[in-house]
Amino acid sequence: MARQVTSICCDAGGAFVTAFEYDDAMAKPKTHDEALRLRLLHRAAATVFDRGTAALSLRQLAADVKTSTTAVYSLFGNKAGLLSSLYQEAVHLFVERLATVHPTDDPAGDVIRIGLAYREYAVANPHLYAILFSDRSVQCSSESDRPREVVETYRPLIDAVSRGQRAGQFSSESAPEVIALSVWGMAHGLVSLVLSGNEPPELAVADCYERALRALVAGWREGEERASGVADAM
Amino acid sequence: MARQVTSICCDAGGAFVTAFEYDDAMAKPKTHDEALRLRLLHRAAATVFDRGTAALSLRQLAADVKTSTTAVYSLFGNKAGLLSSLYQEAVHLFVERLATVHPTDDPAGDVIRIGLAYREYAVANPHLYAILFSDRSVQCSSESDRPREVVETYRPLIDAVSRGQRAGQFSSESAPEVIALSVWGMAHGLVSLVLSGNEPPELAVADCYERALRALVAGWREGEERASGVADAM
DNA sequence: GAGCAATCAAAACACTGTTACGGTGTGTCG
DNA sequence: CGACACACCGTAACAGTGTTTTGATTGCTC
Repeated sequence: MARQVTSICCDAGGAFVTAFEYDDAMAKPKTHDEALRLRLLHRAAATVFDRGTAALSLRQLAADVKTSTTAVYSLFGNKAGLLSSLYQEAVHLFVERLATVHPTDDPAGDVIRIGLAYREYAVANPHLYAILFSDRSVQCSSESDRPREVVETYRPLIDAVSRGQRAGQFSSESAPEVIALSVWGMAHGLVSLVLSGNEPPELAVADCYERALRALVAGWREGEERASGVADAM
Repeated sequence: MARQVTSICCDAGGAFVTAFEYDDAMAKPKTHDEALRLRLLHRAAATVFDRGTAALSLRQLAADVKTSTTAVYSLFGNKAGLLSSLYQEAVHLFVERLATVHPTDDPAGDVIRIGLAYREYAVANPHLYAILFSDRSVQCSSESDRPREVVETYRPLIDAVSRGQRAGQFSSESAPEVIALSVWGMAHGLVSLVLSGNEPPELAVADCYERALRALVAGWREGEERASGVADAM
């Protein structure tokens, strides 16, 4: 449960804590420093991680970390800023997880494995996943930064598809981005259905997930996409 | 914009308004009646429809309809109950929309058309769609009712797949529910990516959507799903 | 007409995010 | 060396929220 969360604390490393203690002719030494920032982030992640963003109260958060709400405002601007920072961390962990799928000489298999890793991360970290993809309250990172982050997360998938095309495993009639997007969409869709409680009853999505991915990959094989034209049956 | 919303007001029909005005030896005549219930639902739908559930304030809602917040509590229990009723309506509209895709003698084509209708509803009614599938704040309908509603929404898809299997357009090795789920997942995933602002830059999902669906359908053709085994390329 | 009880608007409560205020403590300057 | 200045930051105030309680109103029943 708290496994992933602790990694948030470790990621940025608490090294240069006393970096800009004073910038001009100043007064009190800062206690709203990088170390406190990480403690807040850590604690907020834990709460969001198992009760969602709505359950995160700045007052409670500040009390837990034994500071005041002012700290959140001086370090993150406001609640949205705090969640935005969490968003960044969630992206970071997500990218890291997907990067553990190393390319092999079977690109189509890599695509499947990336899809499985996608699901594994989401199921293991449902609230961080929610921050990434569903929570409307996270405005995050000035709108224009987001696409770049998004493309970063699914770059490995595009690469795998490209290699698959060169290896003849995928049709070259469509751009690799298009094929990758379809895989991304299916993974995201099936995962989202489960996490939002909308998975159909009496049907374990987990069992169908890989088969669905394989069917999609099969459908993008050379020459297949033309054959699926409308007038086909009887 | 307000087109779909007004239909919410008309759906239940304000017929038996004076049904149970008095049940025992009572006092004041009720003003928190079915008509008021519909007015509240209508107004709430309008707000949620274009500003989301978070922007819905019960005080403001009551003021708009010229009643008090007590009305919401006596008619819906609480805010969650109100949103739950909205959820029911959103499901209803969604099912209605998907039902407009009539079966033809090309079941595979029907599957594609259902997928397109899915997307069309979501894009036209983003906030109702959000209530259905993403908004965590909607606990809705006692948990146990939901699966039945869900299955209702994607029953037409299962039927189309079943017919496709009999027509030889889909492999019969997988249950129709599995194939339908994959289509449902892809549609939901691609739509969700767009609505949550996570669509990849420089790539119009709208343009890829139908192609992705067609690839998936192609991948479920007879004998295809076995061929996508791991060791395939060089 | 008196009693009574259901009804419902308004006020109270406990919470939220956010902003304004002031005591605190440190460095600089006279 | 003391007084000033000023950034810092905990506290309290503000404007909201959903929800619960209160208490006047109202119209049937006896």
